Amino acid sequence: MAASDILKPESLAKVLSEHGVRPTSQRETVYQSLLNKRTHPTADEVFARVRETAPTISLATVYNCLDVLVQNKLVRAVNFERAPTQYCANLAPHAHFHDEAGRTLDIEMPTEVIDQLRDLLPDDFDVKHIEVNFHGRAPQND
Amino acid sequence: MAASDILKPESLAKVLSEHGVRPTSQRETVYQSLLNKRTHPTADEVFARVRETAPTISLATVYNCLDVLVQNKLVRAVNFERAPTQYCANLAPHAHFHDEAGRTLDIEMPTEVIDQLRDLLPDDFDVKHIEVNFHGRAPQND
DNA sequence: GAACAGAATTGGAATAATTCCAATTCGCAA
DNA sequence: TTGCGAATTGGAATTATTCCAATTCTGTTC
Repeated sequence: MAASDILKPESLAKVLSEHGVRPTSQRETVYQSLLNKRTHPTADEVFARVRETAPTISLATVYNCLDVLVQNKLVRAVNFERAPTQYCANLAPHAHFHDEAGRTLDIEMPTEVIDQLRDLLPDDFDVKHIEVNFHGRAPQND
Repeated sequence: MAASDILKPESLAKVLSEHGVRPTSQRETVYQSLLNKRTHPTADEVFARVRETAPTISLATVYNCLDVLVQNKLVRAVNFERAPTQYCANLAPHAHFHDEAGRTLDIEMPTEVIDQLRDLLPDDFDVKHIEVNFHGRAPQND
């Protein structure tokens, strides 16, 4: 599946099951909301989005769903200093650029760069995840 | 000054002034506590440490001092997912490895690796800071 | 060295993000 | 279809951090 695909309901459920996530309507809605609009929303923002289609969903459930999606590697959690966690449905290896205006941008990261970072560590380190965050000022028209 | 130096009181005050930080006893104590013991304490842990020598210091002041030190680049703030901010007096460019047991280790990062990361971005991006975090399992005897 | 002004500190209250909990509801397998 | 474990819900609780108003300190000027 290409990262930018918007899934039909039935394939959405299928993707969830295939990743070991029991497909519930809440999980589908939360996941779909991340796929539809590729910004980097916080849990609160996801909550606001999904309320439109699922008005009875609770914030606790949004947190639960996001956790499950992250744990099953369908979604990435991104953390910047003193900011609430943001969520990202882009699964291709990438870094994040964090704008002073608050924007978050995906930055492609080729495999060889990732490998080089991995090589900074001794072999007996077992690396689960590498996180690269840039902070600064991005040009306006981007 | 080498990163591992433990400063005499008078040079400590001098380092602070030179960095534009008005040297107060609280700031000195907080900074010294980070220099003395090179773990990656949270604000609470720093609070606990400095209370031993400065029993009347308040948690708010510890936060203030840490902020001032970070803003004046004498200390780095490190953030991991869903964990309180940790503080680090190692100013050499380095990444962090975050153990599943909760340990945080400094990982040296050569300039050329940093440059390569910088090159992932278009030239018109103004990069203030690059953060590299590893997550995983580190060998026990380290 | 006293007086002043601005900066820093303090303790407690307030906020923001996230987690916890107990009760209900749901989804799947027998 | 019934039952069981998993998921959801709403609200309360927790945690980390910030805010605020009152006090104290620091450095400067006379």
